[in-house]
Amino acid sequence: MISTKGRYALRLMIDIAMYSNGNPVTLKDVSSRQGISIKYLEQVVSLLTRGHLLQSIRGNNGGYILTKDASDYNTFEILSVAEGGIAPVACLQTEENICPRYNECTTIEFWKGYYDVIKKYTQNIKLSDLVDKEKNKIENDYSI
Amino acid sequence: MISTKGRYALRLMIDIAMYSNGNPVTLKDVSSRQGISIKYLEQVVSLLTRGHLLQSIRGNNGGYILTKDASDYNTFEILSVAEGGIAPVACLQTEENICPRYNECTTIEFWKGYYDVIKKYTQNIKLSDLVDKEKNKIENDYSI
DNA sequence: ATATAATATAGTAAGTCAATAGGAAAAGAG
DNA sequence: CTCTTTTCCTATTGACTTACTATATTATAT
Repeated sequence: MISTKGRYALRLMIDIAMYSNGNPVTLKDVSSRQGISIKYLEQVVSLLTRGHLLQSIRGNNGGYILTKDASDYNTFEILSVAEGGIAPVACLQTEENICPRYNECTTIEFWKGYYDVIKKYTQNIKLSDLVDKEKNKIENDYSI
Repeated sequence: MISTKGRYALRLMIDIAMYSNGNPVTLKDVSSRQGISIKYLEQVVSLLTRGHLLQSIRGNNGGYILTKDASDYNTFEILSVAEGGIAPVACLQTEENICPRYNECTTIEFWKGYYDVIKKYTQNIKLSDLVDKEKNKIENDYSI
């Protein structure tokens, strides 16, 4: 189950990608558009800046900007940074498997496959794909 | 992230499928083979009996038996029953989507696709597949 | 009767989740 | 230099979950 950290991180990244145009986007603006408190957004965004997915600009006229093109972010990295990993079981979260039952474990292959399909799906979807979807949605809403 | 409920449920089902031969398997035996306390197994197994994935037989010579052939269980139903659902976001857990933001939500399609790949993967893997893997493992261990 | 084994319910310590709160530090505007 | 804006950092909170353990009850074969 993905927590609000991951879900809000995705919406935050989409929002910044949409409204930035190279200029920093403030949490105040994101907050009013997304209906998420600034205080909680601060915590989510700090995960993303520490993970180098966003760059922060302090002080007046500050805010956050993307560190690369929206098409160069995939949803796997965003969710992994925000959630601290999205592996289905703890033993797959770290690089080497430290489970004491590893050698006798019969389900590890199953869990690896489980993680693989999630990884493949999320790595294939780019931030730009979600932004495009959002833009289409807004266009369609206006056309009614 | 899948909790011990789901992970233990899988191992419990594999264990019963392997050591049953039509006879009830006791939690005492599962406990000693799997290294999980009887008391905790009781709670896991009660989810599975209530979900009709296992049938219980009380009293002396009692225990638990499968309600159908091992090849008729898929890992999606086992995990769903044990975890109370494995959807990545709460709004996809119930049949109809009750989220107040549903109409404006731009990420719902992403999450549906996410759930779909998990569903497809787990529905495709049968309990019998995991049992076969376990049997092969034991054979190979003896051959050394 | 007795031993065995499932069932039900309760308790518990530790941890996580989803926030809120308060204030410090940076930087531009006037 | 001061004010405002905005990020940054840490602490706190209440509700809930997790992973167990404990106690007592019910059912059944021998």
